[in-house]
Amino acid sequence: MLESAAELFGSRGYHATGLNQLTSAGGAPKGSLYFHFPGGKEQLAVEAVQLSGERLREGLQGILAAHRSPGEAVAAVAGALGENLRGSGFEHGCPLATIALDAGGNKQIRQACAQSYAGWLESIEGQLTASGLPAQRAAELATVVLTSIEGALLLAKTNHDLTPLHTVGAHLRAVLDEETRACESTT
Amino acid sequence: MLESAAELFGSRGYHATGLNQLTSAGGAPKGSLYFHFPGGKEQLAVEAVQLSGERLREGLQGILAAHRSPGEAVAAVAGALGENLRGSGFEHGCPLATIALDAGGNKQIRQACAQSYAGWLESIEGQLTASGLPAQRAAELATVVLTSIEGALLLAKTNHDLTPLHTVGAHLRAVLDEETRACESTT
Amino acid sequence: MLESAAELFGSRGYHATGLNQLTSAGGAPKGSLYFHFPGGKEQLAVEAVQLSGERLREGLQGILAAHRSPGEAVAAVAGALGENLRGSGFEHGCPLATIALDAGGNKQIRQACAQSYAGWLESIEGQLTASGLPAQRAAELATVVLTSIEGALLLAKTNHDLTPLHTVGAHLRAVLDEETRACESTT
Amino acid sequence: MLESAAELFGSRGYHATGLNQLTSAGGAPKGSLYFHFPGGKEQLAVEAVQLSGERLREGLQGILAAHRSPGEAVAAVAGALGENLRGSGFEHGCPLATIALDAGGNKQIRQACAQSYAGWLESIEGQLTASGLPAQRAAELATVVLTSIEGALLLAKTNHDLTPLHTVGAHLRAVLDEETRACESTT
DNA sequence: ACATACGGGACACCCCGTTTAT
DNA sequence: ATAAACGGGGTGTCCCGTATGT
Repeated sequence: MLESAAELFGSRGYHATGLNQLTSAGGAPKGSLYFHFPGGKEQLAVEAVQLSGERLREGLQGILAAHRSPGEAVAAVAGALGENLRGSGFEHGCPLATIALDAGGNKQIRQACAQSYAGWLESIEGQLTASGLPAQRAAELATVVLTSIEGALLLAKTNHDLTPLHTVGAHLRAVLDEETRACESTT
Repeated sequence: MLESAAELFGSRGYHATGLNQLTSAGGAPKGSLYFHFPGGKEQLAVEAVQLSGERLREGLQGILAAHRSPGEAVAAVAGALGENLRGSGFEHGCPLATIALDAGGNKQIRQACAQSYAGWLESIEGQLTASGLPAQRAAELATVVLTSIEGALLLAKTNHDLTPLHTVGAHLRAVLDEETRACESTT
Repeated sequence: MLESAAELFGSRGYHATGLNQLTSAGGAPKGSLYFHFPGGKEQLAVEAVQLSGERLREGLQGILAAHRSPGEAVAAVAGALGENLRGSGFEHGCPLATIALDAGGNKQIRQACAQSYAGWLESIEGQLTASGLPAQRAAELATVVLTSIEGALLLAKTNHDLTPLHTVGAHLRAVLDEETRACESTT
Repeated sequence: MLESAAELFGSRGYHATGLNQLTSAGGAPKGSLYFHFPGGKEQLAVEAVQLSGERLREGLQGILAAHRSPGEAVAAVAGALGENLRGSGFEHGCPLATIALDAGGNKQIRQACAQSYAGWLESIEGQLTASGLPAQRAAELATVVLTSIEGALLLAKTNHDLTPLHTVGAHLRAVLDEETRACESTT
């Protein structure tokens, strides 16, 4: 249930997704929705956001752990997101961005999104500090990494073209590699 | 009419904005909406996107032209967008992003967004080539600039905190300044 | 539309009457209900109450004017209400009572009912003062007349039996006749 | 459970009271409601009506027994009902009237109401015959007493004003006192 | 006796687009 | 060009009753 909700909310947005779609896609009967989610659509969205956030964070950790240098890892992340985007017919971009924007007026949902974003930043930041970068610099670069990938997903989805993701992936790899190399040499 | 439509669509999204809000906010009577916009809500959204795109491009050009180095210019852009965001109670982020995501299933609207994004990229690219960067490198960096600022707007709006914009602005300034300096020295 | 709404609300009550019944009974399309009644069900109920109130007041005035003595007139009113009740299969009692009770938590509706009741009292009071009763006594007796008829309608509807109405009618005739006769003799 | 059901049904009505309210107010879990009341909401309403009917009849008997003359007793009843009404914020009028009207279409419920009303009439009638009135006259006056008090409760609740109850109470006292006095003298 | 979960249907409300007469 | 009215369908919400497992 939450799975399909997360997918529908993530690709179409909060307001464009009706409860009918959610229940019929989730196989759940409409009547018992308000038993499991007394808060209604809002609660469903909050939990879907949390689920998506954790899912993606796990995926992120997996890719980051599988590569030696942060640069390579981040480029791999961009690549994977691109594959996911293309594989879904350019529907599955960032699972949070659409909700964060079109339901940002709702505090509960907005904060759930913010929390998930914070988790992702933490993961990236951890990888960068593990590579020897000082804490503050790692935080800055993590922000740069996340924002540019988010923006690249937005552009790629809008253009139906993965180029922005590749460009950003390559750029981030170069920046991170240079930065970590410089850091290692000063150690 | 289009003005208020552009604002409402931009801040709330396509599906979250009803025709009643649009007509009451625009002052125009509902009866005449379908006289001026026979295509209905969709056409209204397309034209609103085009308007927002041109508006922002003009603003962009103005700021870019007002600064010597691309680095300074881009940082100023980030700053201005941040002020606009905070000044509106964190409602006015990128005027296209929300529509592009939540109405991306509609081809007309999606292409209008893509076109506007392309125009912004062109403006940034022009500034970079004017600073002496080779065409391909300018295109890449323009993509990096646009995507990271878009992502920073998304994060800042979601977090109700301008930090991501400032971090990205500072980073972009450093990257662009270095790149243009290196380029000048090789000339 | 309002006509059938007044009838349905009056016989079934506010909460037991759905908008579907109202629209299908009224022949009005569902979509345009909120054009004519932007306030929704509440506004519909308020206006239905007002309509019922005026209707019944007119009927009341007609019967009162058609009889010489207040006693006869009031008994005729009770009789007419009884005929109306039986003729509708014991559905049409007081058109206000059900709404006043089951929607009394809503201030708008409650006040509309109160206003209609006040109008009826005024009519009865007018007839009594015209028969020579002093103002205060007329007001008291009008209250007694209205309350006992309302209670008789309630009992008659509940019992599916007109006896209470007849009993109350006869009693009121006796009381009023005596009172007006006594009053005339002192003049 | 039945207690709170009787209170909720009595003040809001049958259709305006949901099972959720009933179970949460009654402290009983929803699962066990249909164990104790297999007939569902309808059975609950019937039993609540019976409970309310008996409760009020006992109160009635108590007040009637505590006064010498029927006139005083009835006025005291009106006064007590008025206090109860005001003390509850004009919510607790006649505990049966709302149900009798808005659920009058349901035979079971309607008959339960009719039976309770009959019980009240019997009590009043008993007091009047005990005061020496002939049976038929006692029955008529009991009807007048009950109907006018019911109507007064309706008006008082609707107007948020106890005046109708006081007026009716005073009137009934005068009528009954005169009637019983006349009756005694002929004995 | 209780509790969790199901399940279809109705609720009031509002959507977007169209049609009719100005 | 404006405005009032139409009209079907969809929204999220909650209803009442039932069926499972304890």
